[in-house]
Amino acid sequence: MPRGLTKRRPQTLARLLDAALEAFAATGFGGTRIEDVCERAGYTRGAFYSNFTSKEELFFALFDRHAARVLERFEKQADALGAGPVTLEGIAAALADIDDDERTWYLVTTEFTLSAIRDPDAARRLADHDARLRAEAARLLTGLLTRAGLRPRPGVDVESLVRMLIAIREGALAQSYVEPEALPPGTLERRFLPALLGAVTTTATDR
Amino acid sequence: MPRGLTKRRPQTLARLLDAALEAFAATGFGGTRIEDVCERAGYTRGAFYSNFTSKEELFFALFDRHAARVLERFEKQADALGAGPVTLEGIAAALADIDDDERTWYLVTTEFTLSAIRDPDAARRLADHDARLRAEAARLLTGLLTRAGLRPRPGVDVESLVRMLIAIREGALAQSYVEPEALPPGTLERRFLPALLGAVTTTATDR
DNA sequence: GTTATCGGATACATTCGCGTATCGGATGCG
DNA sequence: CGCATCCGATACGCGAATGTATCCGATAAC
Repeated sequence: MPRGLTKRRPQTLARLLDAALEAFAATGFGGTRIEDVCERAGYTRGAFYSNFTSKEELFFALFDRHAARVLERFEKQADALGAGPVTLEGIAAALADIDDDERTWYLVTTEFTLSAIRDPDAARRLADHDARLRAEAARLLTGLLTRAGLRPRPGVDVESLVRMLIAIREGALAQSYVEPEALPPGTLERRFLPALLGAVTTTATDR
Repeated sequence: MPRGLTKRRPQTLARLLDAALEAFAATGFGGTRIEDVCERAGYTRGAFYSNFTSKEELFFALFDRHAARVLERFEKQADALGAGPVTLEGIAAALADIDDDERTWYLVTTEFTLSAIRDPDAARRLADHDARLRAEAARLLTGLLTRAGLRPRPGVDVESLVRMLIAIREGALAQSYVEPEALPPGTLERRFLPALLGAVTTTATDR
């Protein structure tokens, strides 16, 4: 057993990642220097290079931590919907409920998506995370639908539907963040998701 | 009237923009050096600096040209749909028909969108272009719907619907380009747009 | 208490990319 | 036919950000 290898200051790494999240969101990957990150975290570049080897590695680590957080956050929200009656409008409202710091995350994950389209390594990471997220979302959605007395129409698989909902969310967020006053986040979801969900489901009793 | 100011070699500018499009798509804005663009175009950096003052200006110019092209391309496609009977599946198929070089454009415009979220100047440009595009799309869509014997349900304005369709397209493209084999471009549109469009329209004769 | 090890700070060298300044050549004009 | 003008090429200087190499202090093992 190695001696000093008990993890000693994991908080440094966390603070660097927090700082990186803010910095990347503010000025993008290419626009932020390593020193910017260190300044925000209250460290020097020496601290950075003893935790990471390059900016790319930082980016990957940031995405990994972020992905994990998104998942657990999502599971919590899923539990929060655990009680009470469910309607299509209720589901749409839940999907339209967009947290304020979603913007920060959007900026980083979108940039990561771009890098994933170019780099197979990043693509694998992103695809893995997305798959897990979709699985969780599918589980939650089917549960909500059944509690609403509904089930997917024949020919509609929930996985694809979840993909669709994610696409809508991402695309709508893009527009909302470019024109926040013209299209507050969640507007499109509230307006169209009840109709969409209603169109792809039937009452569970139907055959 | 100025003497030598008749535009002499506009092709240089065009070639630089073409090269910039490829370069930005390949390695992103931050990842491409001005020299990369010049190499692709077959010029030296001197040529660049006699046409642009900075990489940002190049980026803006590229977006402007691209936006103009998108608009005219879109109008052509609109005309191409000018004849024959129209169904919801037909509209969905048209929306699901995604050109191969859409990928290149997606990469550049998405990065421009990110910069627009951060920079009000870029946001204005993007918002202007998007507004014109939406207006054109709304015109086309209402035309198609009426020819299909349909009209928007009361409470559904076409502008918002167009926003929704754009959101779907962008979000779906993101997923498709990250996992091209798992989700070929257009899949989600083909699967869900008929249902969505059907849910937000009624037959024109209804009241 | 001594020692080894690791995390973080400091200082340095280097590379890389940008912008400018100057030069040559071709084209339009008188 | 000579001249002016503009575009693109070449050469240069500069600043910035990176990565490394070294040093210091603190903590844990013995």
